[in-house]
Amino acid sequence: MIKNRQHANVSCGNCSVASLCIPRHVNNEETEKLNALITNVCYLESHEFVYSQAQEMKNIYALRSGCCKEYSLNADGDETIHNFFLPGDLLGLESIAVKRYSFTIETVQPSVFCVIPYEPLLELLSECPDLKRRFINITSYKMQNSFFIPNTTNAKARTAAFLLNVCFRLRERGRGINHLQLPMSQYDISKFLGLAPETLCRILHDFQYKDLLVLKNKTISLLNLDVLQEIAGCKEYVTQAETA
Amino acid sequence: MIKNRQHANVSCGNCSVASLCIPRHVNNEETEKLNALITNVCYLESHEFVYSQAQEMKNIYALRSGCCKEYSLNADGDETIHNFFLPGDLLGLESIAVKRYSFTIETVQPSVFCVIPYEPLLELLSECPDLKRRFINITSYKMQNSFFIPNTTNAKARTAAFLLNVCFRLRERGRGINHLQLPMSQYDISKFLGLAPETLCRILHDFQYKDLLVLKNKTISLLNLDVLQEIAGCKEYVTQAETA
DNA sequence: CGTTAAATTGAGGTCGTTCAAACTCAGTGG
DNA sequence: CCACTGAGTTTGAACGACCTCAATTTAACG
Repeated sequence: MIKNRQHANVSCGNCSVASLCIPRHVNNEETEKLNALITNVCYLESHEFVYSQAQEMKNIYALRSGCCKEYSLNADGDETIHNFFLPGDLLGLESIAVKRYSFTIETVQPSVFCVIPYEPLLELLSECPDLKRRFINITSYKMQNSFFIPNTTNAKARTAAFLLNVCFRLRERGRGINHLQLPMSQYDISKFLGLAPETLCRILHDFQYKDLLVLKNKTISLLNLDVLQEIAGCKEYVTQAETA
Repeated sequence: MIKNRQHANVSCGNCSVASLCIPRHVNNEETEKLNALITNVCYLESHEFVYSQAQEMKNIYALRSGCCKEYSLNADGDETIHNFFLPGDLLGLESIAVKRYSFTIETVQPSVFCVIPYEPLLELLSECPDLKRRFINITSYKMQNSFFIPNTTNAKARTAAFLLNVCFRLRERGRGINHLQLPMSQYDISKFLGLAPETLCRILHDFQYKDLLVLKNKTISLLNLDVLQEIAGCKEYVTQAETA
């Protein structure tokens, strides 16, 4: 359901995830110009679609709250999940060059999005130096973190890296340090990691047995980040706090 | 070895990979402004370094000829290869936000690079609409294609996807359709794919046995793209020709 | 409370890794 | 010109990891 953004009493100035989203380090004047571009907010329930593969790319979307998955369908018709998005994330950036959405975005929780028309945004960048720098930094940062899953067939390493990644991202969003309320299903996580759901389940229980985490329904509490990092075998996730 | 670009008789206007690099679809006037920013060219032999992890990010680099690998070192001290670059590719984009190079770039063949100072380039974008659009498209395109290796532990699928990817990229650069002079070693490829070198070797020979390709030293001729694509289990690589 | 999807558990088979050894090839020096 | 060298590639055998299939339990939601 799409609402007028002003009627919904939403603006970039009063947004709780502004510091993770485009306005980060952007001055008030430019933030207001950005705000003026964004006329619509989109409210979706779980398992609804923001956009679908091959549709014309007119807008990028900013996730205000909730969680969604980005996927494509392979020849066999099952999902390849490429990404999960959390509040403050921008959706559709990878589709700018191709002009059509490359993937499908489906909510995994009730979610709220701001609709940002791309061409007007692009125009605005020329007259807004902060905005220009920030937008390019976001794209750069996203490339950076596309490498967080280790290029290995080692399932435990991939799983540990995923848990750490979500942990850091939720921490960035002010959630409790090590208690992750994982918004997505184990099945989705397994598809994201390229593992069989049974394998992921066994690995999570193995980690629990080794006191690295505690599982309770969809809540995972990480108990030993150091060992998890060792298992992941890759450097710690880079937070936005370390970016410009 | 760094040379003055004018003395080397190099300019964006006369560059053979201009249509793959920043100047693609950029008008002459803006291309000339870009050209004016780039004062240095860098000539390297095999196994030399363009930049190293953690160094301050001042420049991005455009690869004019040759080939290089992008990697980081894990705790055990062995390489995790994140990318291979071919002529026309831009290096360092993922490091813009963090202001330090996230990875190390090492040549795997004698290579030539243009040195593009980042801050002046960023400034230039505001007054050059074509350049601005193109630069953002490049970053978007790169995100897009960071997904070309299937998220699976299936080694054959990963290998097939890699071969198709390099094949398409070389085709884009005007090399013979299916004859790949692979610029990198099998060892590097195995590290890129997260496989043991022995596994990769066996898979390549298996593909040869199945008449999908012919191996001869470092030359690989792909014989059956359709079956390779089936094995890769993911959609064909998106070429820049399909981008704006 | 009933229905359905998600998570869990076990057994067996396949696939990828590991370790060890042999081979190839390009580069080097005698 | 040829032997030496070392990195890269190839081959084999055994082990371990991950997947598949099937069945069961648990959780989610109307």
